[in-house]
Amino acid sequence: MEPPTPHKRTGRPRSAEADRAILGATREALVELGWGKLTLSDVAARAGVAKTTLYRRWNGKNELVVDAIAALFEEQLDLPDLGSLHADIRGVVLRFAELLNRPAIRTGLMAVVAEATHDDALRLRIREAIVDRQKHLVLLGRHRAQQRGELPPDPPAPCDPALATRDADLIFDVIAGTVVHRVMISAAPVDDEWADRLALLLILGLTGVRS
Amino acid sequence: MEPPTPHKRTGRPRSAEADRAILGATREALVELGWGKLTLSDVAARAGVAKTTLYRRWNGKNELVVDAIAALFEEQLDLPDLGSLHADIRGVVLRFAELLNRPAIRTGLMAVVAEATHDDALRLRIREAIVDRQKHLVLLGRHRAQQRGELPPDPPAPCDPALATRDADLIFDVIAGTVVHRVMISAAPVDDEWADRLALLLILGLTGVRS
Amino acid sequence: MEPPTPHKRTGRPRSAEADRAILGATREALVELGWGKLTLSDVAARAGVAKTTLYRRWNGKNELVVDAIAALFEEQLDLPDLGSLHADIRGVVLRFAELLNRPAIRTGLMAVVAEATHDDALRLRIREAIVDRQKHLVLLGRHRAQQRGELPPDPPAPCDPALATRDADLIFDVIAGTVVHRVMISAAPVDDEWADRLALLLILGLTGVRS
Amino acid sequence: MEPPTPHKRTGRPRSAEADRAILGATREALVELGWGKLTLSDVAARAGVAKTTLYRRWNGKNELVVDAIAALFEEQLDLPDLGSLHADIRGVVLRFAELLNRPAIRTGLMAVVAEATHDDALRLRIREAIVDRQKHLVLLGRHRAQQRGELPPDPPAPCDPALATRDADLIFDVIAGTVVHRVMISAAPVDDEWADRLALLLILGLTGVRS
DNA sequence: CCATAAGCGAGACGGTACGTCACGTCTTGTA
DNA sequence: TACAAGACGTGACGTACCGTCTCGCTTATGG
Repeated sequence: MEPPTPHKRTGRPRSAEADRAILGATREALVELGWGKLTLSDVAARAGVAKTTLYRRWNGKNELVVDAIAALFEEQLDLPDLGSLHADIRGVVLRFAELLNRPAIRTGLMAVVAEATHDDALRLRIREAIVDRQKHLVLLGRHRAQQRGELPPDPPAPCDPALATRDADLIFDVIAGTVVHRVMISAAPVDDEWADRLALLLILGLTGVRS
Repeated sequence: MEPPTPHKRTGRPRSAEADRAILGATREALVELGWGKLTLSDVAARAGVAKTTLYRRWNGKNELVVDAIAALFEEQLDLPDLGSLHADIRGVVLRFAELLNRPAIRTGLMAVVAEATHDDALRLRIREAIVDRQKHLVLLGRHRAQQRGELPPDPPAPCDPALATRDADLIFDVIAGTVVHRVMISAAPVDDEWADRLALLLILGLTGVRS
Repeated sequence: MEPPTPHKRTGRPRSAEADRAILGATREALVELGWGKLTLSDVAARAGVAKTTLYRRWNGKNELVVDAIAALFEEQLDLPDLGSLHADIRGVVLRFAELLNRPAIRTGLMAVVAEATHDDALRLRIREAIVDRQKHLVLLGRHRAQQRGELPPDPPAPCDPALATRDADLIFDVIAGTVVHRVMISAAPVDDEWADRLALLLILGLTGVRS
Repeated sequence: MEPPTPHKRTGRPRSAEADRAILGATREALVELGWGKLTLSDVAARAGVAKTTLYRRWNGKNELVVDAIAALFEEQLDLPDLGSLHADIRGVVLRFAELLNRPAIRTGLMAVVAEATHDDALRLRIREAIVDRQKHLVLLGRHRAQQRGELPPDPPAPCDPALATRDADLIFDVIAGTVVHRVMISAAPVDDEWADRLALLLILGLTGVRS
């Protein structure tokens, strides 16, 4: 994202240690205090770093927190083939819910999303750094299901290529949105039973015919 | 809503006018400034009210904004009978998306949800004041569909009554969560076409049989 | 001072009980909190009275406190004849110091004096209600001393009558001022020994010749 | 005055300029508004300084005003040798009265003294910052008078050293207390004639023998 | 004997200042 | 040049009292 530091070679180099400590301290503080109470002075103190060091690297709370949260999503969500479309959906639902239940992610993610409602650049950054990375899971799952014969193959060629991802987008919104709503708003557990029901609803929705 | 009112009938009563003015000013300020820049002093000034009056009624920004937004949802609850389950779902999806696209609601709602990730009392307040009030729409829609014969009647009696609302909860999470995700995260439009596809997926998911 | 209530005879009469309770509560609060922390709401609460009742009778903190303090000085200081000028001075010094060591008087008196530095009407009121009432003690003491032969008789007549009290004023300033300074500023005890020394200094100052 | 200074030498040092500006603004505001209307916000604005800077250095109105007034006394301590004990006393009395007639000092000093009646720390601060600094004038005057032969030399050695200052304390209480009482309470002028009479009384009191 | 008129308790109201907090910038000295 | 420390100007915070204003009730007289 950043041209790798267009940085003069003169003077004392920036401490790489500091970056790590700051991002870690930010996540820690975010979990304990939440976005609203999070203080850059406090982050600096936790990181054993001066406030100036912090402002030298980031322009403010927003940028710092987005970077701190993005790092949590670095680990790719690669789900194993569980043998059936139902099991694959169930798996991704449970995996995602588990992520959302980690306090750092829960708080940090919602905070930046909230901030993004009036900051388009931030929203773009979130989608690129966090959301879009998960979307391939939907495509992977569909591909596997088509190979297994659980879903019909894609329609031939003529279609709009944008239309090809149209369904994937809807499904992604449904899965991600539903899980987020369940966890964040309804504050209800995402257990095996619930994941089963959601998976069933989705598969029927995609493949069913009117009874 | 507050039936006990353990409030003596003594002293000068609180001005109902003030409540209206404050909530209105809050929404207005929320649109113009966004959550982060919203100031209780500013709200008070807009409402022509003293800051103290504001603190006498709410405990802070969070609660005030929740109530201000809740009032917006309250106005817009009822959906007319559109003649079919598909049309009803489509209608509620479009209606909900339209609400979420109002800047005041978009910003304010996400901000309080974000705060609620580490404040259970606030989450409860949000659910009571906003979310749960929408849930009856799901029940209403199901009832209508059953009357029309589009959905089977509820299973007899013996079932767990909690189980009776279990499905409604799932459907609510799916509709609300998907629309929110579409609008807030994917930042894609909720138009007639998309609403059609979501409604179709839901109806098939609820009534379909494996093809 | 007040034309005895130019008050219509209609309506419910004011509670005399309330007046007493308020003045008492004021003194009590003054001792505990001091002028700066004393609040009219608090006084009202202590007196078991509504704030409005209080404002109906006084125009503000100043007037209330002055009245409350003035009441403390109602009791005339009448010192017995102790047999010698030295003993009389000693007696008045000790008596005055004892008054100043009562917390209510110490705090209240200084508070109104401080307020009076920029309120001439208040200063006048203080002098009339409090200070001038003590001044007769000086005249009394001088008269007794002259009778005993400890002091020469007043010069005949011709002198300016204002000049007659001139010395008394100085002596009063010396006694009162010195004791106040000792107690309030130096925060040192006024004991028999100190009172002796002050009395000696005064008597020498008034009667001595250069050694 | 603050010899230990347990203050690290690190960080940006406090602006000495600010101190001067604040104390000056305090005195200015004190004259214009009086103690009661004096606002720390206002002082900060006059000094061109942030409110926080002010609170970083003082704990409140009281301490600030004490220091502001103390600075006024500091400027004006030294009294020239006027050639005789009588003239020296007269000089110090007139000088002190002149100070007390400046509105800033008159109002501010009495206000903090009043507060000090229920705040021992404040009383101590007043004594250290203001009162004790004047006391050396008494010692200086006595020393000069002894050199001139107007007063007998100090008694040899054996006496209690505390006793050495005992007389000085009494004299100081008499001079300061009497002048304060004359100015503040009696509200009468301190002119040459009055100062003469007070000086005479004191000298006789110290040196006279019974006539 | 009840109507008029004030007093009274409670407490909400518009203000003003408070003292605190975090922000993001700056100025030191040291590495 | 980076860095730790910490003072700085700014501006919102939430609180506390001010003095005023409704309320509904009580207590006196006077028509």
